[in-house]
Amino acid sequence: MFHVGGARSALFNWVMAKQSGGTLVLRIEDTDASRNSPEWTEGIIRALAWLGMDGGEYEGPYFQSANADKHAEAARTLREQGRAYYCDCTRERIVERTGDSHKGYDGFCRDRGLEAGPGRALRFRTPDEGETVVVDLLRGKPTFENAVLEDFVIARADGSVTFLLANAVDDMSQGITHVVRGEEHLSNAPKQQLLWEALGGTPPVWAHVPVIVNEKRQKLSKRRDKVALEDYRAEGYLAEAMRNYLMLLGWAPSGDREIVPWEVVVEEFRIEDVNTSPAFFDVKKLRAINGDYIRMLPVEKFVAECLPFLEDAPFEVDMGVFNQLAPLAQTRVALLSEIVPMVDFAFLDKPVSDEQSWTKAMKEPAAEILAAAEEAYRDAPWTAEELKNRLEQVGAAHGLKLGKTQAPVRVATTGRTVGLPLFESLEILGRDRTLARIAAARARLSA
RNA sequence: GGCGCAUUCGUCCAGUGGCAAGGACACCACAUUCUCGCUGUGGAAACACGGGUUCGAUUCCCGUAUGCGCUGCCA
Repeated sequence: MFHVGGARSALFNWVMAKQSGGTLVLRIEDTDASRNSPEWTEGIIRALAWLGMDGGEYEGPYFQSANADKHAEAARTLREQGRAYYCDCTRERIVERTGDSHKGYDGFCRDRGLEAGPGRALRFRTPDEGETVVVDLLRGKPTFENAVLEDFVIARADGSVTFLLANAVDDMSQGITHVVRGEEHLSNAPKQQLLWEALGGTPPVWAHVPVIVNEKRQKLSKRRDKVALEDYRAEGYLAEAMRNYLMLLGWAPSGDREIVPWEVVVEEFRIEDVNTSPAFFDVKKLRAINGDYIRMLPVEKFVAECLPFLEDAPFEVDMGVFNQLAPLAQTRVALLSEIVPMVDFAFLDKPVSDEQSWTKAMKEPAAEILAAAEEAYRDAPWTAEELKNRLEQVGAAHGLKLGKTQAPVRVATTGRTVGLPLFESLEILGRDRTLARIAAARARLSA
């Protein structure tokens, strides 16, 4: 599962690295063993590749867990320097003392001089005075009073190190100069900076990009919102469209344009121009952009993109036929997955039966129209133009315009009231199947 | 509660100390059309509020309100 928010951050990082000639580092922050798995990592790598970031675009992946020794050593050093201390307070005890489950740690064990032991976590002792200034490319200099920064845990009772310390250690050893991440991390920045300084380093430059929110303006979350990049991919969003849309959340290229080639993004993007307020992930707009990208595709490419969806379809596809249908379908799908119901009539033995369409189209003169159409088509030259002409004449005999006349024929042959241009479809369907379907519809009508 | 961040059409983004506040999505019309779609044209739609600063504020400053994020031995 790769979160769209993570994807956007990754894109921002990627573009910045490209522009500056720097190196993008992919680090899997797996310090909490229980929450990670190889599949998880694979999913991320696959999703990045889909967006255009293959292994050559970044260094890594590095697994934070592989650095556990170094992390433990840093924890030990901080302890020895008196910058960290052991604490045996349970969550419950802390809440009991502070009377508030959201007040943070109260410093109870600061001077108890506890040694390492079971149930004892290591806490970093934040300074009592002064302030920590975070230099952020988007937000100026958010400043935090050190006194309000709680003594946070840097190593768990089992000795494993938390991500705050692990990040500082890894950032330093990997020479990280820029950290671009979600705003939810802004309050972690001063803590990490304190760690950097305690460890003798100079903190990186930060850029905390606003969170992406749902329609209720809450941060997109895995449990309540659709956030998995692979889900969008599976629905038929194109990587280019997703990439373009993600960049548009908080930023825009110059001029009155939104849909731009990736090269333009790479050229024009400036992290400091990114908006500082949360952006709504608007699937409607994503979809519209996807439709634009689909229409921009050369038809062969469009066909190729459709392939995976056709393979999953409940029918066998004749590519010769599909190639004829593709140009008709291309302007009509906004998601690649929509291709299936659009062309199924050509591959199914019988058209799908959609009751709504049937009742809507098979009203009064339908039976006569179908009878006349069957008659007119029996010996018609099998071209779209001629099929159209003949049906027009059928309609004229009933005082109907083509718009009305075509409805029953469309539903009889394709099963639906809307779809690809009818006469081209019939031409591709062929005389035999067309006539058989009309006959079947007539039979059903008279039954 | 504390700390931090934010506030231009419903949404995403432009923008300026004096603008008819611009584009896109969505929406509504109209045109085109064999359905749908595409396309084209047009429409409705915003500077959160209150004080300042200023000749003049959407734009600068301060408050208020509202929203969001964090406040874990998660990351």
